[in-house]
Amino acid sequence: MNELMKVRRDKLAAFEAKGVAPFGHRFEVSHHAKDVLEQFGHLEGEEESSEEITIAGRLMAIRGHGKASFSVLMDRSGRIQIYFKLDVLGEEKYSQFKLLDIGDIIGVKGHVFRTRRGEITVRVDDFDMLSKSLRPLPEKFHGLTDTEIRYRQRYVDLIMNPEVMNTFVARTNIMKSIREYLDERDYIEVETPVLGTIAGGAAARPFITHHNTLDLDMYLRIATELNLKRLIVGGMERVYEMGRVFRNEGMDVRHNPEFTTIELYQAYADYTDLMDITEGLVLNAANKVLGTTEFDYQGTHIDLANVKRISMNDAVKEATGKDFLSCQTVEEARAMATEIGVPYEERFGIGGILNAAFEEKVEETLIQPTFITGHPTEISPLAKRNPENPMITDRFEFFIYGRELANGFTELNDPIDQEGRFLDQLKQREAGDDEAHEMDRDFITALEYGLPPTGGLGIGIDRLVMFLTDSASIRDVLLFPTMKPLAGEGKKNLHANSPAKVEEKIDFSKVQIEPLFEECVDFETFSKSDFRAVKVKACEAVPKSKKLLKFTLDDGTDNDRVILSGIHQYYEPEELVGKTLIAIVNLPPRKMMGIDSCGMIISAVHQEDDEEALNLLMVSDRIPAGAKLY
RNA sequence: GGUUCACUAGCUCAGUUGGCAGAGCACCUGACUUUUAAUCAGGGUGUCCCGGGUUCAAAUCCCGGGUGAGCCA
Repeated sequence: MNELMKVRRDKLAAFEAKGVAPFGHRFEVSHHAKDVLEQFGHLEGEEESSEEITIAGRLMAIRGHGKASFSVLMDRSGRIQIYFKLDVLGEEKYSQFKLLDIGDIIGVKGHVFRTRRGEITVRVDDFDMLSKSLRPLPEKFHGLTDTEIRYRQRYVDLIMNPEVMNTFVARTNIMKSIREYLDERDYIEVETPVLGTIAGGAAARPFITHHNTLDLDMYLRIATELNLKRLIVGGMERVYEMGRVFRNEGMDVRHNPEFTTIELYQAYADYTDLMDITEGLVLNAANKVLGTTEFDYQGTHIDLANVKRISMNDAVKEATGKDFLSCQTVEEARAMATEIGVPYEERFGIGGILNAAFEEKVEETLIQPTFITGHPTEISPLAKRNPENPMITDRFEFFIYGRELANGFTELNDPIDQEGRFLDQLKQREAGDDEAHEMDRDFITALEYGLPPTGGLGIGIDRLVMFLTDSASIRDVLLFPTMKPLAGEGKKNLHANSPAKVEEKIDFSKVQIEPLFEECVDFETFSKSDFRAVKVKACEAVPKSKKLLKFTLDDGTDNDRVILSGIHQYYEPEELVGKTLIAIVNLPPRKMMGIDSCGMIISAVHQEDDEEALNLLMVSDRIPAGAKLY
């Protein structure tokens, strides 16, 4: 703790010594700072509001003048000057004011007036201590600029940088405008699972997590697409979900591991309808938060009211003179790509090469809002083929500033075609594309029940917010962007801490114990038994036996030891492989089901609810095979 | 993953050729009853990101690591 924090704790103690709670309670707020400025802007000269108002907020500046002082109070709406005066407050209250620090949160009761310098000000008649701030805020003039602290301690960023607050309020308003737009059009907002066993609906690597009770690896969703289409099958007709998706990929100014998308699906519509909706949603959002459809993004003027539409092939043709869709063979397309210097991979077909040419030569030139249509089927496994040309799909992507903002298409509703597309994706996966779609059998089943002709659309909310708030980085539109843990914290092995590993509570209350043996055994007899640690090399159920398991054990010698044990009702053979057990190894061989059993594996047996319960003695895997027990 | 840059007081930043760790704001003491980046006088509060190395001597040079930002893939 540094000097500044010590001083603040001393002041906290001083409040307590005066009988004032440094962390206060409920406070009735009649005005926000902005309300005061608006409502009392007419005050002139010696005039003072007749009304006594209350405001609450954080002290952002204190300008002491001895027996009278100015301060600045900040609340959600902005800042307002407040005036503490000894004559008004009295000795005791003014001495309390002297204990206030920048950053403290107080509630103020007072009258409004205009100072000689012309600033609307609240004269403090009384104030309540609401929260003592124990840490110094950043400097008033430069504020907080360190990007790392801004992201890690967003609360400080929000206190110090009003434009950050504005950005996040804009984000909320954008999302609200989208909901309003869709709700007005009879869409149903739904929620679908984040956790699942198939990560489908997009080309991306998923995050893997684990369900302990089910002992099941699960994925965090990479898209909401397939579940939403299931709901269209179910008859919802118009659905959308605005929510978080997770992609286990690189991070940069445009990508965060978790981000927000909206996907929407409309039965009996096609991709052209969804293009109109895309345009409508974006225009509506811009109008709501900017009041206009024109804005500057990072110094470039963007006009949303003027949207271009062009097919991918035409766009590539315009840029390079090459007509990839005229190609009859992959070789032709490869030659074209080579000619214009577009790299491609071996596994690409004509469509893949066209897409590569688009990404290489066209994408970043699409500064003004542009719909690209007619994506190759090869790269569009969930989109319906174009009726005239099966090589391409009825799909669009919406670009602004060279960046993909939205993606939509007429949904593929032919289950047989869909299954073939999934199989193609599996081939891509085997050919090394670990982002290729997984087969989702149940989705095929759903399509087999019948998906109406449907148009679907996805929009990257974070990117839209970036555009409309002129934010250079996605981290500037995420309240808490993903950050690496600082040295010393985090970076723990989460699996080691997972609840499954936490000690299981076991109920021993019903255990019945067999009476102890009365008769003693002498040490000599005892020491004749050779107990050893053994490792289970293999374990299988003995054929035709309900009870017996056959263990192949490493007892530390070169020879495998085989022991049969009647414990199948307690253990499945596969769960025992690799375990370290205890066995007596100097018993004479005994034939069981025609197999020699050489020794006995030691179990712990007790009665519980008059049932016999059994636990194999399993010991630490650190104990080597053959270790002798004394 | 590669590469460049940054990391010094609570914040924003200086720190020369390797030679006692600096400024402004904030903070502390005092003055001041309409100031507003208040002013005036006095006071420096530090794991120079971490760990090694070179050196009589390292914030500074070398090596390794951390976090962040940017560029490339």
